[in-house]
Amino acid sequence: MPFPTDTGRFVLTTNIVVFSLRDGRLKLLLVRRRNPPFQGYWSLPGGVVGEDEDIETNAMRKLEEGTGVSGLYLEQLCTFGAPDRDPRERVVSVAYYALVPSNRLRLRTDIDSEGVAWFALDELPELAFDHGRMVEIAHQRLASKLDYSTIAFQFMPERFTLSELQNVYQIILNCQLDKRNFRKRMLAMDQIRETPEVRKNGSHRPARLYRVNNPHEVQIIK
Amino acid sequence: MPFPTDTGRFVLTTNIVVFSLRDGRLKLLLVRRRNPPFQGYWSLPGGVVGEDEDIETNAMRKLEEGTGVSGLYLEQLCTFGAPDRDPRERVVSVAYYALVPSNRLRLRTDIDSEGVAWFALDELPELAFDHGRMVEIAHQRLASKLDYSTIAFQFMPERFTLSELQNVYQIILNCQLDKRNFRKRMLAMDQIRETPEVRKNGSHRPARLYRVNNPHEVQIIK
DNA sequence: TCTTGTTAGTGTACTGTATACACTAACCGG
DNA sequence: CCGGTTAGTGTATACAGTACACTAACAAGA
Repeated sequence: MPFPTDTGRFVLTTNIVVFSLRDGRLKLLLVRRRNPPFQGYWSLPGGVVGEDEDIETNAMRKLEEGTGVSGLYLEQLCTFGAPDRDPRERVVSVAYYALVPSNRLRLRTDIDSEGVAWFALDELPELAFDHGRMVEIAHQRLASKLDYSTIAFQFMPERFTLSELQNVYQIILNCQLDKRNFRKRMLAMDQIRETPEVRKNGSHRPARLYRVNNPHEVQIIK
Repeated sequence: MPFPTDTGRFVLTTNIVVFSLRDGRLKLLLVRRRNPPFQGYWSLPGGVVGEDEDIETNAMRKLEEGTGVSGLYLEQLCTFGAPDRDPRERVVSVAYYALVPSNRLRLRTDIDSEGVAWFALDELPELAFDHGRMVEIAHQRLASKLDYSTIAFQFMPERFTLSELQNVYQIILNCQLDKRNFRKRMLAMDQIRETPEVRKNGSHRPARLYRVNNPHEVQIIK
């Protein structure tokens, strides 16, 4: 029992907007294109979905290949399929976004020799295809999820200080937050717990370390 | 310059979760399948995306064919592409949801002769493919958008009473709301305006009619 | 050891938004 | 003109968000 139509079979790809915090800035993982179209342009990591491969599995695989890290937070964003988005042939791309905790970053420097690099979100080069639009949507989604979910914890290492956490919020939202109100809010969520440890980090008072209750779940709060 | 891979070209379809309010209930437009697989099952309207057709254009076209109405609110939900979701071959479906104002409904009765029907959301039959899951996600999205956007107005005719609007909220959220607080909230949004008209509707006090300021935009509030 | 510099950590008053709640107004029909 | 029915209104309270300034703990250097 074949499918009733014989037209309209398309190449399906994934693209992933990979966020991380480096050097106190929100950065994205980009890949330099080696071939046309858009040869030499930077683009989002991703790849062609295999014949028997689940779409999200493909995205997760490409994410792991790009970052060298597994178990990252990954969420579907939306699907782009304008007929002319790839000049070669019809290609439909399912966009995802992912978050990498800073302590799991592999590349020591922003740019490696293989044409993979981290770019600050506010200093992106012009991207291939419609990837610029994907980035916009991903950033919007990320910023609004800060407000009503525990997604920010996906950027944190196992133990972290409240100042570090506040920094994550400030960088993503691109604004300053009040320290006391921030701490009150975080503790009121009842999603992180004090540990007995502190971190000494220079010639000043050491900071209490906290950990996330459910590090692998992103919960909707409010 | 051909695409570098020659495997993995898939059929692309859209499916639309079409919501409307009929008989004081939240209902969905379903289509009975005439052919295998899932022959005789009810399923979401939708269709195969044509070679040169934009995905959203396809969804809009199928929506108009299904409802007989144009200019409806349509929003992409997410994309389903499990390798085995269609037993015939690999089919990837982009799910959308849409809202139909009650006054623009065409079918006079819930069921017509052509195998198209409106079903109450809480009395759905078992659906074909993964369409049941699409409905769940769509309903969740709709309910949460009530809170932070003006999406509810997409269900309203040009002129409506505040009681009618409150009913829409109550049906979708499946709970009772306080009349005074509801009216206060709606008016505070500054998205609807009083008209000079009232509607007499039985042997009781007539109700003031309101209209939406920007009927064709769904705005994010808060 | 004392002073200085730096980050960590804390509480309270105020403002605005969400909630709970009960009566009057207007119309129709009998 | 009385009864039934839906439309329409205000106030008091609780809660969450915001603004805001000082003390605590450590290290380094004098």
